[in-house]
Amino acid sequence: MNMEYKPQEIEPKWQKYWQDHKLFKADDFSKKPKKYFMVEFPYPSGAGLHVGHARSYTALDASARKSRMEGNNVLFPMGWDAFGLPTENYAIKNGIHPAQATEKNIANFKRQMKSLGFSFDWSREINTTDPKYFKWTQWIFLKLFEKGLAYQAEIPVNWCPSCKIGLANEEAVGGKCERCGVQVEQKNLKQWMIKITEYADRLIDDLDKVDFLDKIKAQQINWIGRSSGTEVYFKVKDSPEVIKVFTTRADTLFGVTAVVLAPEHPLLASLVTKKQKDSVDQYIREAKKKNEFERENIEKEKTGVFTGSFCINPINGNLVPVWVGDYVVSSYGGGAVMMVPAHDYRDYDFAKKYELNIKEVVSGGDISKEAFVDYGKLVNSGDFTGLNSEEAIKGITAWLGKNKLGSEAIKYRLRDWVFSRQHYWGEPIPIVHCEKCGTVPVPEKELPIELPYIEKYQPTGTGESPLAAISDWVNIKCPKCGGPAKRETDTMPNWAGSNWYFMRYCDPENNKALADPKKLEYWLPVDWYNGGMEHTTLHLLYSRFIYKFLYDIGASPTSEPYQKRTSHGMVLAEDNRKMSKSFGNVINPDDIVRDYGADALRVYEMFIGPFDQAIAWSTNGLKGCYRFLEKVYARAKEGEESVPDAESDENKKKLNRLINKTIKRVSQDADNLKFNTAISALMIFMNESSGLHLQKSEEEKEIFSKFLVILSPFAPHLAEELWREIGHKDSIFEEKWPQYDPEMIKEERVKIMIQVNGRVRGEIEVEENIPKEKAEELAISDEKVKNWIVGKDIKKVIFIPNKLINIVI
RNA sequence: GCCGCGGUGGCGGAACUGGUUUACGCGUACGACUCAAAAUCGUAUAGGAGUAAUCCUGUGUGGGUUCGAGUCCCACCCGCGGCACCA
Repeated sequence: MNMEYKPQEIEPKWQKYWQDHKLFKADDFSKKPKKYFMVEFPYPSGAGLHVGHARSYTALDASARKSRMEGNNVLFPMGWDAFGLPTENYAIKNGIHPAQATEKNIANFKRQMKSLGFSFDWSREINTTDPKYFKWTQWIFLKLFEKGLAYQAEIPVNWCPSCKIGLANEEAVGGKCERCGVQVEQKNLKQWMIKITEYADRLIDDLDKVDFLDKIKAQQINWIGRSSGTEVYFKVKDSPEVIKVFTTRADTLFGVTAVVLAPEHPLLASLVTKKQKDSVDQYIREAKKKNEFERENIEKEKTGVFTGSFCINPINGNLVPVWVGDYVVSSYGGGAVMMVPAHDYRDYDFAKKYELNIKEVVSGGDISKEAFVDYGKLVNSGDFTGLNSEEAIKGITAWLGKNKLGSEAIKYRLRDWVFSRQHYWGEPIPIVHCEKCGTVPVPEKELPIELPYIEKYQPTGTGESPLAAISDWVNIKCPKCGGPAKRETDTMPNWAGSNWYFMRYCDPENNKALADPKKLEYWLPVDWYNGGMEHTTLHLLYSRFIYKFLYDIGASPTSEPYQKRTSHGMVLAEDNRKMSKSFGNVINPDDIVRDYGADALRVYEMFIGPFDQAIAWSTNGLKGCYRFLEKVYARAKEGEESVPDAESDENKKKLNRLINKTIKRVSQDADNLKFNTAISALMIFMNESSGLHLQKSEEEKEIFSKFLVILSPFAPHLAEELWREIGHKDSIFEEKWPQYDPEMIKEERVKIMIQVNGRVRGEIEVEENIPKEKAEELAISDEKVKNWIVGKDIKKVIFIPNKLINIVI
């Protein structure tokens, strides 16, 4: 055996062995209990694997390995989310086909993953850009279309002038393109939309069924933004029109002094009087110039113009003026609000500026100074005066309902999902536009609609995809009438392929269905899904939605796809910034594997901090973990040397207790995402067992073997190497996970601390479970303690068995 | 503003249902080995007082509950993440 720890020699050897012996192959329909572990599949970028990927993958790899040793049939798959803009941009720049760039990047990612020793079942590898795969992504779209959940609409789209592409709201956070950071503009385009809003309630309510981190649930609920309130109908004076406004504060209805419409409100044109037309038109023109993000900037002063019309407050018949103001969000709650300046900060600002009435209807504040927005007792509110706000909301809503002047209503922040992209490198939307028949779905048997091979991938910049220029691909016969027709040239967003990939892993080769229902039933739901926090409101919500839809049409076996969802913290650079090429602070896993080995990287990433917290990389910390592994390696060799006293009964007992404690700690911590303390327990084992002879007798060898087994999920290569070294024939990963013996953990003698008035004054070592009287006697006679209690009255003695005794004087 | 999380040594972080704060790792100092350095090993490492035994003060701040509070309660300060003119 080599005397020096050389991970570079050990690691490739065992990686090959595991692969050749198919040790990590998941077995459909095995009688063992199934466990499905999944990490988010990566986008294979040109930059290669990030040490942050390694953190997530190592955690679930360790858990998957442990789970197999516990006797489970584990599915732990990997694939590629390979459609996307960076690849397309790279292809444009370098004049190669995106498919080639993708292939190259995947090969690199795969090599890197293999070098880290992850136990993926590579026989189930999938790739979203493979026509055999996206055939089913397109099939899902056809089903959505068939059920009326996919529709086209002319909508203002967030338009990135640099990428020349429409973006979903989620991709244009803060008004900047998620990809390139350029300021987004508004542009009206006909887009495919998916009615995710139809599932809003279920997406919230079903969170009760699953075991997601609380912050993940909270973010999803927040994003969907369900709020219940009242819709109030304001009849327009001298007009048949009715303005519907949404409010959560029906109790303030008597305080309405205006109604304000968003500039996009459909009724606006018909309400503007001749006299006001010029100023309203000008206002709308100005408002449209600002994009949605500027308008949503709350620092801005609120502005508006009177339309000239009045409407009737249904609760008291008062006439109130109708205004237009761009602080009203057009896409929420109907794009109209009732203005109650006395009890809303925004309305208060608006009323002050334009000298509108401020009428107090809820007491408790001083409205001459600022709006009073809390609940309180109603005043100036007709029959409802004197009620508190909660009662009044119910009462007024009921009254409106009875008189058909309003109703209870629930509104959501969630908008329908913009599903069109004007790009080449995505799944073509399987739709044909026929002059006669209109929008016609491609027949299922014609799927997949593959991407044509083209020379230029540049976006046209006209709002059309580059596909529009390929006339022999675009111009086809209508599948319905045979007449001339054109293919849809928009492609799907990069979320489309990741919506359902966990289903495909269950049956990756199937050409008749997206997966065999029996296999889905066997494997789903995913037992544990880990990924980045940044996907909580995008990917996670979308895929839950699509999965629920598939459940509704009988294509998936359960109502939720993921039983448990966790998120790992980011790995930041040593300088606490994000790792980025431009900062020059990127850690490449290849370098770490070359210099320290995969096991050191794995152990380090688990050890450095709580799994769900962001952490800064530390190369010194990594070295500490490398030293630990070196020690383990050296210990395996010590076997032949003799250490005095190692075989004494006392030492054997100590060693036995130590390994049992360590097994308990590592098992429990690993199950609770506390990988950092699991590693620390392994380190403690090494520290405390130093000097104890570990391999001479069979008994000691057995203890060291157990240690290797509990080390193996984290440092699989080293554990396998040493496992064979000390004489085992089969792979360590075919071994059973050890159980600890609770009897062995018990200490025979325990330390009891002695407190006087709650302050520690001494300590006695006694047999376990001694009675209070005896402990008290020993405590009082303790030399140190005597000094504190001499001459004082003992008022009370508190005794916690095996822990402490507190003497109160 | 709303929602969620957090504040513990020089640093990353431990601390079970309230019971010896600072496990484990890093860093630092000193010592051993070496001609020397690196590596490795050993010892120390919250602050203060003291030759020492020992004592005092310490988990963001101020109160409270308790024999006893990092942990529970109240008020506040700061930081991070998400949402945000959503009525």
